[in-house]
Amino acid sequence: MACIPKEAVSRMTRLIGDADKAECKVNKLRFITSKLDEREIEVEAEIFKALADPCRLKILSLLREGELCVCEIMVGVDRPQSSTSHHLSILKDAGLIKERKDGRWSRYRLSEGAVIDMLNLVKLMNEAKV
Amino acid sequence: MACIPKEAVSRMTRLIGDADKAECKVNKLRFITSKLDEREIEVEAEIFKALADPCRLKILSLLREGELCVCEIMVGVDRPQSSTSHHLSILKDAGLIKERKDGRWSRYRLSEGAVIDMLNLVKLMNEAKV
DNA sequence: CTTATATATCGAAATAGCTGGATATGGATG
DNA sequence: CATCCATATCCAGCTATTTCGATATATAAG
Repeated sequence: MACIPKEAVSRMTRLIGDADKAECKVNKLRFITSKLDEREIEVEAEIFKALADPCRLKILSLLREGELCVCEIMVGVDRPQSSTSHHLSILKDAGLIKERKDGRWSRYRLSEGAVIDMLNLVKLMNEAKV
Repeated sequence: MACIPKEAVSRMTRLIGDADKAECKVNKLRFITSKLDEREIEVEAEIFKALADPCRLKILSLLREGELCVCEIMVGVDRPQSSTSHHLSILKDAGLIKERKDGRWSRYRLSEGAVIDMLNLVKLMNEAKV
């Protein structure tokens, strides 16, 4: 979609030597990213952003044990109510947890999808890192 | 580790009715999070943080095709050199990619671990969300 | 209708993260 | 040693996020 900037090609030419190959290479690199759905990447980044906070990871660990209401979660993570509620809404917006209204309580649980797989995977990655 | 705050117990008591059960519940919630290794959670959050940026997700997509040097990557994601380099160092610190010095070039590739699994998983979650 | 309680939202301060130009580093070459 | 070039680091401006007290909403109960 976007035009190939001349500067990138000339830079690549200096790098490779052959001008035709350079343009081909630049085209190939641009092609890979141009195929990516901008919106999709945005949403994926949002999911990772929701996971990228220690307090929210603790909340997810708590919810692995079962459905909990906000007042239970705030005790578990030892944060004030407003803060807890805020984190929960981020997790919910990202689709990681589900809410169920029950009288004056809001009960939260993990979404059915791959949330747990995700948490297990990152634990593996962490171990592999050390 | 941390003492159980009386306020949490009395709050829970009002919620449940039975003071003993309430204290038991609070203890259980605190126990779950107290078992969690603070350092480990920190590192896991760091891994997710590294994944939580559209530009970095694009870089990882590029690297799925094979090893690339910085100047190729900056063409692929269409960002200035300093910005590209910065993102690469975040990905490297999180253990998601590996660097190989080759003369005056730095060549980057995906780490052997579960990086690709992670990217596939989040794609699944994204689809499930819609 | 009033009160009490659980949760959400607001607001403002503090912090963290992204961006891109400028500069530094370090290998390659003459 | 001087120069060139790829990359890393620095810096300053900007935006996004976190935090938590205060307030609003909503439901249950009297």
